[in-house]
Amino acid sequence: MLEKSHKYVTCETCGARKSSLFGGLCNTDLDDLNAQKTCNYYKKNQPLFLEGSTPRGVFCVNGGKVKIFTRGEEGKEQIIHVAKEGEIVGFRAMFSGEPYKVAASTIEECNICFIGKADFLNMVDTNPGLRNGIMRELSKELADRATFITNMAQKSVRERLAFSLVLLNDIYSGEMINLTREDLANFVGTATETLIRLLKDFKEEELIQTHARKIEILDQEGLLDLAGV
Amino acid sequence: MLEKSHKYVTCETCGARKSSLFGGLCNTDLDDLNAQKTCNYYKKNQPLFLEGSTPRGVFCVNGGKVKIFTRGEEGKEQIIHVAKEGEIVGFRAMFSGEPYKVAASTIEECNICFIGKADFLNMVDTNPGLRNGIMRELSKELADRATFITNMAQKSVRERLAFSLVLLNDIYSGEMINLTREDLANFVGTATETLIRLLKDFKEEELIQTHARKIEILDQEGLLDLAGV
DNA sequence: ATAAAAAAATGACATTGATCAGCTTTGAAT
DNA sequence: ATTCAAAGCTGATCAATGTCATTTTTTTAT
Repeated sequence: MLEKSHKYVTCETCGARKSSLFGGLCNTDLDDLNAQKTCNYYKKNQPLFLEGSTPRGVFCVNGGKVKIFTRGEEGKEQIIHVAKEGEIVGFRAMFSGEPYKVAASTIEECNICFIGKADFLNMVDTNPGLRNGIMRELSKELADRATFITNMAQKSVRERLAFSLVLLNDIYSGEMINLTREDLANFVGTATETLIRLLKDFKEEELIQTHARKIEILDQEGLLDLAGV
Repeated sequence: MLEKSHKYVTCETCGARKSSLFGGLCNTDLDDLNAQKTCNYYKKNQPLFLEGSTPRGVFCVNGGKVKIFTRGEEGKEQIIHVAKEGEIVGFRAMFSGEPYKVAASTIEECNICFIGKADFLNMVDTNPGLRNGIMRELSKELADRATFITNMAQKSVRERLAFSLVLLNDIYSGEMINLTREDLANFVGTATETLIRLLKDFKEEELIQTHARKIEILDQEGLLDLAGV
């Protein structure tokens, strides 16, 4: 569990960093990073940045979960990704030279570090390893989104929910999935009511179990099977 | 119109290149590029690469259109993008170190140049301008795909078709849209029958006009309006 | 601990869009 | 020019899913 207050994190000992894009930094770069960053505590449902705003830097999630989403016509959110500790959020817009096309908001209490745009870009520019990591990451995500689009276009809500639950189970690694029904619906791309009905079905089929809001996966194989993956 | 035979193109004078990622190369780089590339003529419906195969280089579209797609469970294609002259296809997988997650195929006669992976990566490595262009491109596409996902999840087929027609009209700049109904359905993400019915509606509403397969946009404003953009 | 607000759940109903089957037109190959 | 296959089109049907209205449960704030 996350400490309830602002917590200063040192990059050198930061567990989240090791598995992140910053995992391979040398000691001098690490010192720079540590000097440049600021640490912040976020409450639940606080925005990191809004759609249309100007990117000013990147956010390193040290603890907690962050949703990345766009808004459709009537303001309905479509959640594109749920970022967990070790992920860097907002770096895509560093390179496009355009305002954010997506928004990011915490969905639980979070500790998140911030690195200003100039510092970040300078680091990328002078560090081929980091740069390659970023290019690899961008490419992979592009491929993932192609699959995401295909799933949206061709799979039923039922199949998408099954698949989403497996994805989220991985993101929540060990912990139970803890999203509002609305957020989950906005991730799957369906109406909240439909989502709730399907969760009920899944419960009856003993694929999942719910503990109030929290969702426990009972049969990952069964879900994957159902998702048709 | 495209010449019906293999045509050797010189990078220096290639019109498609100027507007491409290779648009800003200096003369020596241009000479290298020219020496490294091969030119090829493709007939309609020839694959450039298949899902799951190993990336060996990048393809510069000099003339003609190329579809980029994935396949869903039952083999149904989902077209992610239609590339036109000046676009470089397949460079995303150069950085991911993974097999292609998408496939590419010509949808009309094409002239396409090929640059091997090592040459391409070397050029990217030694040319910051090119590299930045690529990172910008990757980031932009990532943002575009977030919007694509949101459209898929939240818009009706009718709205998506209207939007797709406007997009394609831009890609076919001036010419009429020339896709099979099946390809168009696979771009919009719907069944071919549904697509045909909607095209009929649009004709009756005088938004478009068809000339056998070809689609002419009569009222772009009306389509955008309908798409709710 | 309690009250108020937010989220979750359920029911009834309307609509979209997929599927299947069959027919027509177009275009490519001989 | 003729034939055959592929593409385009139409009709009928029905399941999946969205919408709206209402009730119950959970969460949050005091």
